[in-house]
This record gives sequence, structure tokens and C-alpha cells, in this order.
Amino acid sequence: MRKFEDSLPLQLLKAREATMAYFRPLLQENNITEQQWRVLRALKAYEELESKQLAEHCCILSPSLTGIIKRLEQQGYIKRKKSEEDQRRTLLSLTDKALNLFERLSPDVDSRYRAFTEQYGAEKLEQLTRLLRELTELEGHAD
Amino acid sequence: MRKFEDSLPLQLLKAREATMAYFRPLLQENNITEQQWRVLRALKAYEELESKQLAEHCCILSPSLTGIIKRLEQQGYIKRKKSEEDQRRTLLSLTDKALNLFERLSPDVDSRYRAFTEQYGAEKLEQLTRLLRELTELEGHAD
DNA sequence: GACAAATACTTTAGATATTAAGAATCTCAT
DNA sequence: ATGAGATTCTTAATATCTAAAGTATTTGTC
Repeated sequence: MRKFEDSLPLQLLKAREATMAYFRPLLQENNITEQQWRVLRALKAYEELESKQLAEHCCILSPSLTGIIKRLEQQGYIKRKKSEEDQRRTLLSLTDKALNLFERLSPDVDSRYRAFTEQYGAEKLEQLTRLLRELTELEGHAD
Repeated sequence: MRKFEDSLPLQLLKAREATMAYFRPLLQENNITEQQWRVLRALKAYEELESKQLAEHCCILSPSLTGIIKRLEQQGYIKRKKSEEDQRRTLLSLTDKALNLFERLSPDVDSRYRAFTEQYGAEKLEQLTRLLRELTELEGHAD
């Protein structure tokens, strides 16, 4: 069996930690969790989404999302409405408060991203992105 | 701000999911969680570890580890003893039951790992490993 | 040798992950 | 039209994450 430190899932986990180290402080200062931030960013990109699609974009399972949505709604960052055509579906979108948050944080996010890119190297980042995409696009392993 | 799907943390998360898809079924069949498996593998590699070191190797925070250890102990996979020199320290190691588990699962783990490597490509895996290591070794981002 | 500071681990509280099961709504073939 | 099955979302139960506080033990200093 593979040596422990060589485990790819562990390497990916550590790499993610190293990356988040650049952004986590900013999120903490604003009392936003990682997952909340992912949800907000997805809604910013897509304007309006159903819960299920949002879950897929964010890599968050529906049951988790239920709670995250609830809390984000309480904090006034997102609003929900029932779909007219299909009463099962819930449509989610950002409030003005959330849009303001993005206005306020974007510059800082950008500068942290630039700092990261400089330290890691722009070409390496491109290579890495390509390799990760190819990994993600692998056929799922049917048991 | 970066496009949502281009977010590196998200890419790393998805890549990890894609990788785990190869191994998760095996763990589920044996009623072992991802984190438990990581802990067991670390202890297999290091024979005996203190709780704190184990946490570092596994990228699990101490408070989480407390619970994981407790459950693994209840399931008979690991044993603990107090350090003689320093009563604060807890030394952890695998039981025979855990060693048997490895004997039983190793072939399957190996074959799943080979299947993954074949589909993804051995050279690409090497490249990826190198890029991830370099990312992980970046200086932490002091806020 | 007593005591403040450091260290290892646990506990607590709130948020999230994961699986299974439940509730509401919709689709479709009959 | 209608009942079986599918789909969307939620609830429930257990495990884990995260930050902060608490305990016990040890270390360094006076």
C-alpha cells in the first residue's frame, strides 16, 4: 500500500489548507464560514439557482445546504421564493446586503489572490489547474 | 474576482472527491469513515504516536481527534497508554484487529489505486504530486 | 521549592458532512 | 382521472470541523 504521506487525497487536503490560509482570515473577520462563502459566490455567479443546482455547484450535499441556507437567510444575505411552475423547487438569490458585501470584500480577495499567485507562480498555477480539471473529469469509479 | 468555477480551493475539493470515489465504497463496506481510515493509516506508518503528532499527520484538529480516537478505541482498532515521562501525553497504537484489517484490505486498496493511476496517467500523477507538494510547502499566509 | 507560563489533551457550542428516511409535489402510463 | 414511481427538499441521527475555554501536567524562573 502507498506510503501514508504519498496519499493523494491527503495531499489534496493539505494543498487546500495551504490555499485557504490566504483567505480564511478575511472570512473570519466578516463572520462568514467557508461553505457560506462558497454558496454566496455561486449565487453571485448564477444570479438565481435552485437548491439542488446550488448544491452541485458548491459540492455541498442537500441536507447540509438546508441548514446553510437557513442561516444565510437569517443573516439577511439570501432570499428564497417558490418556483411557480414546480412547487417543489426553491429559487435562491442574493440580497442587496450580500451584493454590498462583495463590493466591500472584492478588493481584498483580489489582492490576496494576487499574493498567492505571485508566491506560487502563475505558470505552475495554470498547470495545476489543468491537472486538477483532468482529474475531476475522470469517470467516477463505479463500485 | 476570480470566476466561481476557477476557484482553486473548489478545484482541490472536487479533485479530492473524484479521487475518493475510487476508495470510498471499500471504506463503507467496512464501516470505516474517511477520517478513521486516515488515522489508522498514520498509526500503521508510525507504529506509535502522541495524539498531537497524529493530529498533525492526519490534518485533523485535536478536538476532532479526541472523538475519533474514542470511537476507534471502542471498535477495538487502537489502544492508548499514558506516557511514563510526561503524564499529559497519550501514546496511541494499533491493535491486532487493526493489523488484520490492513491485511484484509490492502490488496483491494492496491488494485483500486492501480485502476486510478491507469485512468489518470502515471506521469500526470507524478506532476500533480510535485505541484501539490510545492503548494503545501508555501509559507503560510500570515494575516 | 513555589509560581507563572507553556504544553497536551478534553469539553463545549455551533456549523457542517453523511446516510437514511420522510413529506410534498410532479410525471406518466393506464 | 389516478395511482405508482420519480423528483425536490427537509428531518433525523451520528460523525466531524472550528474556535474558544477548561484541566491536568510540566517547565522555567526566582
